[in-house]
Amino acid sequence: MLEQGNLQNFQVRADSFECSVTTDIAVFGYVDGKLQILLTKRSVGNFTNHWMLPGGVMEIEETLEDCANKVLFALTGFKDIHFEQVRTYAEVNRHPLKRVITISFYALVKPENHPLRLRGNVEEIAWFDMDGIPKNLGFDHAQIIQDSHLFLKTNLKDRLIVGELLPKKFTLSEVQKLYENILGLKLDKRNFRKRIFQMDILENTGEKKEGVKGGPMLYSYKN
Amino acid sequence: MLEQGNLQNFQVRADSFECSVTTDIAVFGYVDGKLQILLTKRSVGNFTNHWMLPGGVMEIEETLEDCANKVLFALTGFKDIHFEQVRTYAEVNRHPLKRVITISFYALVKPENHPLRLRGNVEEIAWFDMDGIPKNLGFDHAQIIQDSHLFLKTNLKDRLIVGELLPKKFTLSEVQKLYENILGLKLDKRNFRKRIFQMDILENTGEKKEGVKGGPMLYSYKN
DNA sequence: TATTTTCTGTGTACTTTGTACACAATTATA
DNA sequence: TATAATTGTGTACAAAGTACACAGAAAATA
Repeated sequence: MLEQGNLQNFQVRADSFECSVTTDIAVFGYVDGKLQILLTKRSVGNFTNHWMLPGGVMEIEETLEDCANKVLFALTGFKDIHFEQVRTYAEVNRHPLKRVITISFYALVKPENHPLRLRGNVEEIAWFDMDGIPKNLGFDHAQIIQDSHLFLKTNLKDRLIVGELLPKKFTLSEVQKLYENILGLKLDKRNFRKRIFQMDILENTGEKKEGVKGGPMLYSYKN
Repeated sequence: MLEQGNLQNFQVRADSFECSVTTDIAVFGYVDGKLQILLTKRSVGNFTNHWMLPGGVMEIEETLEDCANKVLFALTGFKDIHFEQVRTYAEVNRHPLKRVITISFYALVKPENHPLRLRGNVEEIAWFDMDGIPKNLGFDHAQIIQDSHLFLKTNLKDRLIVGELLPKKFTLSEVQKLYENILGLKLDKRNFRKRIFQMDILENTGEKKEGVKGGPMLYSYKN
């Protein structure tokens, strides 16, 4: 049985316990029929000699998404990527320096749109096939990758996840190609359109895309 | 383009920004064929005159699950409940006092096993039907409840989630009734069994449950 | 500017999955 | 021992998903 004094601890107070918050991002790419993940080696901080996910601390005025964007841009140069939250890791000793809790995100990108360059304190950066991930990842990143991968596969089954991979207006073939890239399989045009129209999330802009044979209609997301 | 100086900010340092961490728990029960949720009114802290989810701050030596257990026990007396993490809320101004991020969990309980009593600084505590939730909930708890409910329903579709609601050995009818209660609809016996056997997660113990007409077989989870 | 090439846009038969439905066998209870 | 309640099982039908081909439009080429 807890005392009233202890119960006060459950209220947020000016002096209540605090800890650092970080976001880690599992960026997946699809190349040559293989799902890949983006890892970095860093020149400063903990686990400098280990591959790990891009990640970093949230500042006081940032949302989680702001933080994920900032971190990913700083470490990789990737911009305007769509993230989805996966889960939160808060084991007591998961960070050697202090108590840190980490919210993980995943993102999907086309690697060919994002040439890798070394930036800031990144020592190495590379795509790894999912079945060829290095052994000694920093922190608990092996676990985070595994959870993110499972989450991605589960979500792709019944949701339309296109991230920021398409322009505002796009053709149905562009969406289909994106799907094919992510899923790693060829889809039937007529069935794909049937499915996507049933979802009722796209609207025909009435415009045609120029410079493409056949003169395909341009679509956008419904608001 | 970010400078090296800024990049240092992405590393966890002794002085890096910190904020308070709390857990909120959406405890679902089912009674009289209705899914319900447990809410409290508290006598101290913010939003004292509003119904809200049980929740409270994480301490430095606690995991998220420890915290959820502690909070739920202190506010309701519930013990040894199975939780699952739902998502993390970190909008900048979601708490009036300071920056707070909240990890939400959900749990399923049998209300008849947990009589409600007022404890600690809880002023009122009650079960609410999901279609009769009060309007002015504290903080962003209306959103958290909505997300948790969706999560619960989604998970139930393709996973067997029974929390601590069933004994180690149980009959198929007991599982079915539980499902019917959570989903709020009546299921067909033969179709339900077809589905659950396809999942291949239960095994027949070979024993029959006594005291029940028809002599139903007892099943357990496969290990 | 005529011809060829490439891409778009559309419907139908078939297969798989999901849903509706009834009765004999088992055990408790009267 | 008879009655009442509950278990355990299969099949016909409906819905959703999959396989498949060709005429028309615009660009590219001759």
